[in-house]
Amino acid sequence: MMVESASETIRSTPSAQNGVSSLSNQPDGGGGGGSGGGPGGGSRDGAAGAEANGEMSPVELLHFQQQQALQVARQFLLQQATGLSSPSSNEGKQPAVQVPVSVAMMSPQMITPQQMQQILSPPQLQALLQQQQAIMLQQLQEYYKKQQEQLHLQLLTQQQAGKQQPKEPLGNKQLAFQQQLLQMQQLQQQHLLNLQRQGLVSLPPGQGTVPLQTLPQAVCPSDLQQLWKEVTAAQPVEDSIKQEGLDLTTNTSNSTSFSAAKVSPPISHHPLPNGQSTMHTPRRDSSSHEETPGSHPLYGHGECKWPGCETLCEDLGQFVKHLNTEHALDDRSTAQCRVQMQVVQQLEIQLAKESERLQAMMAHLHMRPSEPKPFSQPVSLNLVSSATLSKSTSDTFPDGLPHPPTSATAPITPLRQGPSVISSSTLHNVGPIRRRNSEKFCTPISSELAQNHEFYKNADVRPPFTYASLIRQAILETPDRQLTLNEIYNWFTRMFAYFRRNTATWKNAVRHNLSLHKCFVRVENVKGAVWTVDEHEYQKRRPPKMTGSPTLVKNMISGLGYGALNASYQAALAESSFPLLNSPTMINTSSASAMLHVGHDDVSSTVEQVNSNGSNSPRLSPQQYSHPVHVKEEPAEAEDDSRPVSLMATTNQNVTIPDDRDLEEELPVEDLS
DNA sequence: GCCACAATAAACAAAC
DNA sequence: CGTTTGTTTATTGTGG
Repeated sequence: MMVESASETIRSTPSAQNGVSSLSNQPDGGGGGGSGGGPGGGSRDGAAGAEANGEMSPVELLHFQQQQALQVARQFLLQQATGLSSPSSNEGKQPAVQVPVSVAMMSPQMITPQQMQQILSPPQLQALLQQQQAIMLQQLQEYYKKQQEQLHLQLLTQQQAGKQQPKEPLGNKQLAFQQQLLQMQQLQQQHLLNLQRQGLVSLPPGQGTVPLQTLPQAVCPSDLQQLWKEVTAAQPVEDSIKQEGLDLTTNTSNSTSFSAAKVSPPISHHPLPNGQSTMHTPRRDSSSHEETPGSHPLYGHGECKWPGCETLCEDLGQFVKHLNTEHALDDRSTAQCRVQMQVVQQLEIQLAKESERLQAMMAHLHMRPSEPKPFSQPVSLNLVSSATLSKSTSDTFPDGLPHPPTSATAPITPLRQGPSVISSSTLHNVGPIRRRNSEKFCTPISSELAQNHEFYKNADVRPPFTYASLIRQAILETPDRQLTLNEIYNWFTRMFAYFRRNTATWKNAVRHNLSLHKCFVRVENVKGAVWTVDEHEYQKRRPPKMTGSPTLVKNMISGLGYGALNASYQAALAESSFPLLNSPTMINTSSASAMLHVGHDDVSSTVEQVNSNGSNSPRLSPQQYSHPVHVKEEPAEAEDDSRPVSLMATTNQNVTIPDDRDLEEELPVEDLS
């Protein structure tokens, strides 16, 4: 039988922990906070607070923009949901993005990016993002066209109405307008920055940090305030707008490229490919509504979609009335239009940028060096690789180096220049976030890991698993299903880029988990002790999480029952210090049922097999897991391990470099960089 | 608000 | 003596 340490029996649930020693802990908190804990939490708050430091006007403006952006996203989804999306351009760009429809349709109103990350596997996320971008791009173009048309008409009529007004010298106005436009651009960038920070678009550390650092400085609160004043109140601006209106009418798409050209050079898709049908349907907008039967782009789900409005209207007629009264042709509406235009523009620009960046990221992370189509085949990581990898290295942990993690430079992240950079770019997973990455949302760890092995290995993303499940996985991946603590450490650092930092923290956590959970059994060995998994205990431990609780499943599904597209967008917006994103938009709960299988997958697979090391791991029945483990006698320790010579050779199937590499962070990386 | 759970932090001891 | 390993306790955040 298993040799258990004495503590095993002593383990008692401290159900009655009375807070006697609350005072005694104070020094601890103080010390810890002062020294170590700073970077993570602090930076996170800082990121959030940075946007919020403005006064009312900027905040309102941002708020406003956010609404608008949300509007756009919402419309995308609507059209997607109703199948109105014109696929043509989309097809051309993204042949087959393998995102499950159920996922794409979902839009959890509350889901945070982190949750998204937990719910969706990295490939899904990536594919989703890509799909989203494609859709956004297309829709943006349409939407933008429409907006321009509207604006055009509005301005035309307005000009006629305001003819009696004395014409101002054109030069000044033009100049003012240009300035305003620039300001707006900056503002938009700020806004989009939030998206970036959010993690909606996860940035590769290196490239991504640049805009993060430069952009925020571009817009100061005073600018925002002034801009807001101009936009809202602006009598003086009105004329300039009108002037600009002329410009806009003459060359609609020009204005797009106008700012676009400045902001993002390499956009190839701007020319608005082929006129979509919707673009040319003359929308007589607010002045004359011979709308397309039964629908109006500004009207949806019983409410006015005018930016910042959301007035409820029972039917289209009422809405039209509302539109004519509330959003008539005045300077305010015009200004709003302009803002919206800018929003769309910037989104488009940003989209292009991010798309490009994403491509680069994917190419980099997944080592499809010259393969420019990273998405059609998300992350197909063959299990063979992980199998061989784990087998080859787990026993013999290869580091001659004392502690790979301490050096902590994730190989793929060249950033690492300073903590500030990291915190801003890897915001979603940085620092001591008390994140309960339970297995609730996750597919079985083994399969998830097998699939996203590369992802976690390279991306500095916190794996969505509990420490316990990770430890278990590490142990079970080995042929002998036993690991020393150090080997467990190594597994962590090998498998997850995330665990190459903050070593003290997570190692402590690992030890803590090993000790705490009954499912981890310490087995004395000649040379020390190894840890094994008592699968029975582990399974016993699991039910409260997911297995036995249908409510959990239900909740998860309900949480997922909304378009993920919109969801990520909303979530991103929401967490970029924007409130108000909770509008439960369109919901097709039917899609949730499709998602059910995901949760069910997890549920049904509580007995996850160690499929990753299929090489020589006989699939054991749960009972077998709890069998006495024969302690391996051969030296498993670090110092004298004879590393398998064929370490490289075993991974012939896979393109990926053996994990060995991860550990030798200090060593010169030949092919990288 | 309570409870359960997980993460985090830290103190501490024994072993190496 | 310093580090590693292991145990334990406390605190905190999250979600049911």
